[in-house]
Amino acid sequence: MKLPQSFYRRDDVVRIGRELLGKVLCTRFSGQTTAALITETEAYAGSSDRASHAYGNRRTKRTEPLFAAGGIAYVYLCYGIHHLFNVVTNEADVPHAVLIRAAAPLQGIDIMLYRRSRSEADKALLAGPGSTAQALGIDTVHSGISLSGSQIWIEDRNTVVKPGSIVAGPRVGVDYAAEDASLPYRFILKQ
DNA sequence: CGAATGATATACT
DNA sequence: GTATATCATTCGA
Repeated sequence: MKLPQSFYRRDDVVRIGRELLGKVLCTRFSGQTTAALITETEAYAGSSDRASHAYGNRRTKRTEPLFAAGGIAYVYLCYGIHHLFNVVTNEADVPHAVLIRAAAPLQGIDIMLYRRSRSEADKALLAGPGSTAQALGIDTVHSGISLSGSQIWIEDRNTVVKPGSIVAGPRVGVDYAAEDASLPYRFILKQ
């Protein structure tokens, strides 16, 4: 079943990040459907988080979706090459989000292989946030769209996530964020 | 290990 | 309006 808006609009972005592990991220563009099991996430706690684009409630045209009510996508281009997909959480004017860092292919694998220009479904297919977004066909044009619509959504397929299979750790790639970089806001699903 | 690559924010004229 | 620094990364040596 598709996750309801109430899932995203809760006040605890770290908890939502943890609970997204084992959920299924689905996209459907131009009649092509792909789905992947979320295996790694990171929470970005908005105004109090130096690593967030919205640190100190910095509101710009790019970060605008972060300030909308939860349950929409926030996509942005990093390093000029990679699209990063985030799930916006919490109520309006609270810029919390969860970055999807990695996933495991479930459906539409041939489509993902084509998008990633790869011939085999190896580990690199959905390893890392840029690769994950590319495999699912997510682009900056999808920033701000609803996760309750028919293009991008997240399903709960009742995948069993054992309590011991979730590992929390410091985030990566955000060293510039000083002490906030070491917060345990990263969650990994052990395989 | 290091280059690639472009939108975005910020600081200028 | 134009310029420049910066980046929530990846891939190929």
